Amino acid sequence: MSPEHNPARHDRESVARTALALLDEVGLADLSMRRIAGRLDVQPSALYWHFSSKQELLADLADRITAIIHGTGAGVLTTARSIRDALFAHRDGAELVLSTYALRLGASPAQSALARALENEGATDVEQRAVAILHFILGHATLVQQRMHADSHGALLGGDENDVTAGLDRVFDLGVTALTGAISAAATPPRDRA
Amino acid sequence: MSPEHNPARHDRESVARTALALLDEVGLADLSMRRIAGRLDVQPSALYWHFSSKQELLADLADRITAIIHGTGAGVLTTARSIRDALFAHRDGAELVLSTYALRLGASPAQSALARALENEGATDVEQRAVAILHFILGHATLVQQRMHADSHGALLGGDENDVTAGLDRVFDLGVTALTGAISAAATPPRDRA
DNA sequence: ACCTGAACACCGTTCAAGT
DNA sequence: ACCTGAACACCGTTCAAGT
Repeated sequence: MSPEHNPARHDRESVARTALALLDEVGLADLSMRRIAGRLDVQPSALYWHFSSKQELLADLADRITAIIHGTGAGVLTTARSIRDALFAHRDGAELVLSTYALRLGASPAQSALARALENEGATDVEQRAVAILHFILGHATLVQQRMHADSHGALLGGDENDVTAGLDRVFDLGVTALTGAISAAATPPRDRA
Repeated sequence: MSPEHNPARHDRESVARTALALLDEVGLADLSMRRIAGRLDVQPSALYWHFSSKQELLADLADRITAIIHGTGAGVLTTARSIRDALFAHRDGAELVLSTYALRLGASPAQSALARALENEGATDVEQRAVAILHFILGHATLVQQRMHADSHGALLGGDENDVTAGLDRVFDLGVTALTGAISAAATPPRDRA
């Protein structure tokens, strides 16, 4: 009988962390406020002390997912891959970030990192290309991630059987490289990587 | 008192058409089976005679939205714009198609039209570029359309005020052109269009 | 062939009240 | 500062039964 032993007492951080863990378990479609509350041993209404709406909670999760993106002096392709992999790191991460990013006007760490990388490589139209690459990454990653989930859960509806997602890595690299544009030939020399 | 005058008798077609009209009025988030049923003067359960699930109904709507895409001998940029505009033609059209298209493995009319246009222009890696351009269009259109809706409904959260969506048309053209790749110079000569 | 009526197992959100 | 309890206005889906 210590002075306080009421077990369920949370803050913004613990709610968000629990929600993110639950997202990986059940997916975005089944991530309800009531389920999150249940996992925290709390009534659903308790969540509204920490977040004013579900949308605000989801936006917070999207920020956490994209917070990993580091603007090191890496190349455009490496930066693009790290953004994609940050989205892939959580179930339905791409869809979550896509559906939340319309409100973030150019202020995302992803877009800044891409713009810096483009500048390092001597690209033209840096800002516009950064936006284009970000839109490509979000569209591509959302489709690929949805397909991955559909594949693992059984029913396919389309044609060929086995390696449907095989060429998608090449599509990603081709897309990012094309959107980067002609390199000014004075920038970082291309290193072949098998 | 004609022999039949029971007013509510529908088929797949009339249900889908009503649902598509309702989508334009209320948006994807508020497009519920119960609301569609209400518009048809029918109980919600009646919809399940025509469609086995809401997901199947939404997939049908996505097909209708993209059915407009015509594989005429137009250029890649023109084809890409017509796909984008087909998505823009209905409220939340891009989001709907994006969330439904992961299951259509390369069988979409949009992808076929892009592949034909790329071939006409003498591009390399036709299939991969068609997929990349389609992913770019879907990501871009989804983000732009969400922003358009958010702008019209008031609250912005980001920086500058007025022409935030101004450069996005240029981003689209730059993106599609870059993804098309270097033209083989023997194909259709570029016509300047003001 | 197409629909009703009733039920089941859920949702997000608000708000007074508790501690 | 953080949570409960109860309510409000909704969801998608199933299924026996009607016509």
